[in-house]
Amino acid sequence: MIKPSASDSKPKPASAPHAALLLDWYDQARRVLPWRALPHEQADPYRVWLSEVMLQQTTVQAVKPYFETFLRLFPTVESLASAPTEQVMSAWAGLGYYSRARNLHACAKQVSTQYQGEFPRDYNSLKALPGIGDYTASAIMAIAFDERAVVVDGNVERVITRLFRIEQPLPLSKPAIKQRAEQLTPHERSGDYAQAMMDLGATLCTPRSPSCFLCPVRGHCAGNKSGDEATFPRKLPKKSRETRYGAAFMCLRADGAVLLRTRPDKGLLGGMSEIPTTHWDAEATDPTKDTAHAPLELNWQQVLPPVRHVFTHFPLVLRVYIAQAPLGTEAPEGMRFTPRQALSGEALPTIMVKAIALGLDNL
DNA sequence: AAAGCGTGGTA
DNA sequence: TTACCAAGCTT
Repeated sequence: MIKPSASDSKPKPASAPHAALLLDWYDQARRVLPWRALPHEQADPYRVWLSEVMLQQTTVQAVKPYFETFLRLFPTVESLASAPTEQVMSAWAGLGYYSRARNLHACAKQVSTQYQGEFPRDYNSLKALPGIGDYTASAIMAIAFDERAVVVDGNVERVITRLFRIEQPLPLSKPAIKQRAEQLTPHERSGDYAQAMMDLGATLCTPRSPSCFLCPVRGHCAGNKSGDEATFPRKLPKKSRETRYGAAFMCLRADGAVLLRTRPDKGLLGGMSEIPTTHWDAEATDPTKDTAHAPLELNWQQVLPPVRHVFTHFPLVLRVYIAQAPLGTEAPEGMRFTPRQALSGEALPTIMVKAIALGLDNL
């Protein structure tokens, strides 16, 4: 991070004591991450943006290999902008929340054309870009540009609700958390502070059994004082969702090609590839009527047991059917036969990888 | 503004 | 096995 020298910086309000403690801790405990600049290195806005989008609701462990792949395939925002959509979706396949990939691509195009390939150093301009919300805009301001920004993510919410024992449940407590975060955020070392809060949440102030004995701000923590820190943040109970059911059809042509199609851009698994499926309904549909919805009239055989998969908002039980099609079979309107060798280049979400693997195993 | 939107790991 | 959790955004 580049720090302004003492001579040219105006007097700033004194930081909360907590910030200095946190920054000292960060200097010796910071994690080394592929997208993170080393001390005294300047952060790269492209890497910061790419990693922040990938990390939305996603674990560091899951992101690491995808981040490396993207950086190799698309070393610059310009190269990402000029890549075909299918390549971007395919590279993102398996990471989840696929609207992020569409927005990522759209954002790269916009940065290339509207900002000559340089991310704007301005919160409002950043937040106006697709896929960049309050958190991500603030994180880019702080981490990439070392500008003061109040960065509140899930880690910060956990740390702050524990520090102040905020009894109000999330998401109702978001405004109160933001207000506390605003008060705590220092005017210096913005990027380090933001990452320090996230490292604290990720390594010590963890959801279950936090390691308070190692915490640099233990002495300022109301939660630790009363010993119930692990019960924060309070959360509104989640509503459980009904299981949905559907059928999917895995058609293997004699030359080894698999019948695929692309889902609509919007909605669940938007823009991703799939083997043809029925709608996924909450009512337990009649399995004997499944093959009436098959894309081709073939000798369909059900593979047991069905594929089970859990989405964010509902569990799915997918009955998979397999059939072989003779050489020369043409794909129905809107579908295509993809050679088995080319499957890895398809944008297949995990549920479809499961279904196709099951089908191939049983053919 | 409440709901939609993936996946893999862990207790 | 079930339930919860992980650096949120969009409509």
